[in-house]
Amino acid sequence: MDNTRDNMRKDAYDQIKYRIIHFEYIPGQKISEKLISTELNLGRTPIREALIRIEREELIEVIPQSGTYITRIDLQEAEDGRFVRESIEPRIMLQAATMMTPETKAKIQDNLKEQEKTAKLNQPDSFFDLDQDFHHLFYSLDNKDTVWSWLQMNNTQLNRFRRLRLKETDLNWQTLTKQHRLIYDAVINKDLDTIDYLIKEHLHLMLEEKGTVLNAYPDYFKVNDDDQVS
Amino acid sequence: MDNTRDNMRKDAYDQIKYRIIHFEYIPGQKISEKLISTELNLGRTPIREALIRIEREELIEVIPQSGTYITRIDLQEAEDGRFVRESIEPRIMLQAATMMTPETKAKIQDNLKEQEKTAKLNQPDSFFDLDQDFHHLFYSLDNKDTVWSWLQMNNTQLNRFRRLRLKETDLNWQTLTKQHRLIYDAVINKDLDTIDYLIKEHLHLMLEEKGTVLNAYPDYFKVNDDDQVS
DNA sequence: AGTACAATTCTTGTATATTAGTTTAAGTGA
DNA sequence: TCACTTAAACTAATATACAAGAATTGTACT
Repeated sequence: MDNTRDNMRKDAYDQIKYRIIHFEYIPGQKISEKLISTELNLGRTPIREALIRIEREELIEVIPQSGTYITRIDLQEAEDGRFVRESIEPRIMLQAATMMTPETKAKIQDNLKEQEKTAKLNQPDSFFDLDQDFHHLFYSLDNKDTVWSWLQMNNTQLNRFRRLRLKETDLNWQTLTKQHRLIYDAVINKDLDTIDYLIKEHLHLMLEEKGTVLNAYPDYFKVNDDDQVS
Repeated sequence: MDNTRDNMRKDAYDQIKYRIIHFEYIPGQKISEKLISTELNLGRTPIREALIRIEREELIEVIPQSGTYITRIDLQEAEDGRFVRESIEPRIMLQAATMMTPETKAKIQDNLKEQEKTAKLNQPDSFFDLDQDFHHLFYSLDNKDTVWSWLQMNNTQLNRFRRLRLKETDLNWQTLTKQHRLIYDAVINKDLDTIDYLIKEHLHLMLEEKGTVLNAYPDYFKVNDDDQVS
């Protein structure tokens, strides 16, 4: 599935991306190939080639002869990402309703239980992963894993925002798990109108609470011309 | 817009991609970094880094220590690409209908005339580009250029198929231009139901005539388990 | 004290050499 | 003739060296 191949390059790619996504490298921060190369104890070439991939996901920006920088989160792109996902996922869910199998049912139910457990334990990153898994399962059911991976590629900005929000506002988790369960029930009952409504509502929620997150991490975000004209 | 940067790497990227898209390098063919490096009179490093980008678009596949190969067209991925585009573009067009400006009108009308001209002159690549431009204009109108570029990234398989088809079946061009004009008229008239219908029909046509194209270029395509169980 | 300039340092871009794995084919034995 | 082994040739993977530009810092001059 992943086109990053053999060992060292993939290692570098995974590690660097992990650090960006989990905000160990923070938006705006300057990193350098040599820095990482010593930090990861690798030559500069695999680092460089990993960075090319990551650049394409718009998680870093490399300015020649100057430096490599972690990009700030672009809320405009996050909106576009949501738009795309809102266009696709309702169709995915409607189709999934007609294809549900016992195995998938079991997986989803396990996932839902895990979500509730994790929500109580206050582990934002685990919760994020479970949330992702939940949605992904329906794509798999439709044999649309390719589409899912495309979405992930394009939704880096949106996903960074979501991770940040989970860190900040933990009360939100209850709402999300509850919605997930309602969606699952609607799919089981093949209640098409309800599925469509719930999914749209649910996905729309992804970009809620912008204000809270923006206040908590103001310099993690790119300044767009429209927002914040004080 | 493009994240390919400075001169040499971008040169390499553009040239290699051009040759793949226009089938100068044909699907299945083995290429090698050294070969291209001498062919383009460049060092191996920029080539290599360009190839990493192209690999991500699934136009080539690199097998470590063995070789780099032009991928065959994956019709399953093409279908998924169409699915995504069918999900998005109707919404784009509906929104565009409410935002039409005189300048965009002029551009589209120019484009339509060019299409008709090019269709007569039998220039498949030019026609493909005009077709692309036509659709892109509506995305721009909605400030959704980002979405358009995502789609292009994911639709390489579909686009290669479309280019091939234009080479093969030239009678199709009349149908396409006619549909484009109908779509434009519907947008101008803000006839939402018609827009929705026409766009879905039009996009669905993208993968028509699989048989003809497959017969003409059988070994350009990946063998998927479902097709051709003779 | 402030500004302009120059040199040093740091960064990525590119080329080349080395390494390691894969493939191919030749060669050897039965 | 065939199966197996082995070596040679080719490929991408990685490391390293060098070049060119950007940024910073220090210094001299106003």
